[in-house]
Amino acid sequence: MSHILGSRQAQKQKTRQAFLDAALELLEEQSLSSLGLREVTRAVGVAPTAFYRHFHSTADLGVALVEEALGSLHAMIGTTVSAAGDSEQRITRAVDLIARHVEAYPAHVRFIARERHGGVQPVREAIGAQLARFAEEVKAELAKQPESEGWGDDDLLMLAGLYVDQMLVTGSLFLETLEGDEEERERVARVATRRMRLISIGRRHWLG
Amino acid sequence: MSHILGSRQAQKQKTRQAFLDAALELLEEQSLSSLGLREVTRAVGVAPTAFYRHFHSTADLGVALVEEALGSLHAMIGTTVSAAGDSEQRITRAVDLIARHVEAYPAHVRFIARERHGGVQPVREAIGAQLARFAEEVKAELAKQPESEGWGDDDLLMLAGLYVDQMLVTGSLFLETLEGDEEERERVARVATRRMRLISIGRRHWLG
DNA sequence: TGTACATCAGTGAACGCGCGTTCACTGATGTAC
DNA sequence: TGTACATCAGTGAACGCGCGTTCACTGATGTAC
Repeated sequence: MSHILGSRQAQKQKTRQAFLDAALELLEEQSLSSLGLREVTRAVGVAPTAFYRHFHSTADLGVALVEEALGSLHAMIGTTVSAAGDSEQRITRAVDLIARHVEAYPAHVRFIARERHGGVQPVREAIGAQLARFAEEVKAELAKQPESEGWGDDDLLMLAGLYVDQMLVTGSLFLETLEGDEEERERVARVATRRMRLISIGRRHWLG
Repeated sequence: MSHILGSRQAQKQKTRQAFLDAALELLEEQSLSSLGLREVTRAVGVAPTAFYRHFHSTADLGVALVEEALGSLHAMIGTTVSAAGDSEQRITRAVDLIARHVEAYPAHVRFIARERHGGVQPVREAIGAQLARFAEEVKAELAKQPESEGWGDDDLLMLAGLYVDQMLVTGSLFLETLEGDEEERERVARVATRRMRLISIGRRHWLG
């Protein structure tokens, strides 16, 4: 029964999640390094001191947000890379998945794009570590594909990194179109698709 | 004689530059959205109110920093793309130029990487506009090359954008190695070179 | 060249305000018997 | 089941501090004559 929380634990988790949600919303128009503890507690509707029951600092809260934000990305990456079909179909599907993900979790995507190179070291490091894990996973998926015949480990990781970066760039481009019209979003999708296509072509002729 | 400044104007420019330099240094360990006006004036050694003689706000100072930081990048891009030699030589030269640029202007590179998706809208927009200009310039250079025979405008711009993004990614990877050893820097250079090579191969076989 | 006046970069005091952190507390939930 | 005690998430007052902005100022530089 250890997985069933008492109502005290359950309430604590609820409050913690409220902190994460409020912070994510406040971070849409500022960086983590300027996010204030009182600002977050005010948004949640609790006393400033309640913050310390959950986090040591806003940097600590940021690291928790990394786990949450990249957890949702994680699921997507697997689906994207291991999709069936020929190269062109996989590209179309990947771009579409990214677009949907950005629509579903815009604040997560913005947070990662913003804090990846942001001013809070522990958060940068947490993001860097997660992205390195992603690249390893993509590499493992790529290794299973027949197109990777004869590829060295280094080159596979290089390609995986290129895909991961491309995914993030595409995500942040979609993000900028969220308040715009559908046409703009299609333009981004078209450019992203062609970038992926060019990379795919490079892959096919690598060493060849 | 209008280009020779009176000593009053010259002194004002010197102070302004001191603000930019001090801000850039303070921004190595925080984001612009948390940079304080008093923090900057303290670093420069002037009264807080002196700030207003030069900038309306820290966001305004940030926009000035974008001009400065991307001005130095601008020169580099031209050299990089229009370099002579075969594809492989140009790639090696480009990666080397990026590495040197990061060593020469680490704070500029960090600032652009950090604020490109940062929390201060006018600064994000200034960076976006400059990067779009860069992509146009790279496109113009690419268009001159024989390898671009038969390429449409859209595809050339897509490729130019891919190069510009790749340049920024490489720059921020080099940045992370600045406190590390030479070996680490060489590893980054090797991966960056292979990424560029893969893109080049994709370019060569595009539509082919 | 000398004088009288204008400009304006930088000053310094003052303001009200929100910040992060401390501390002892309260009262609902959990536990031992 | 009931009672007595322990735990601990959230409170609220208090603190010292640095913030951004205002204002009237000073005194060196620039300009008109």
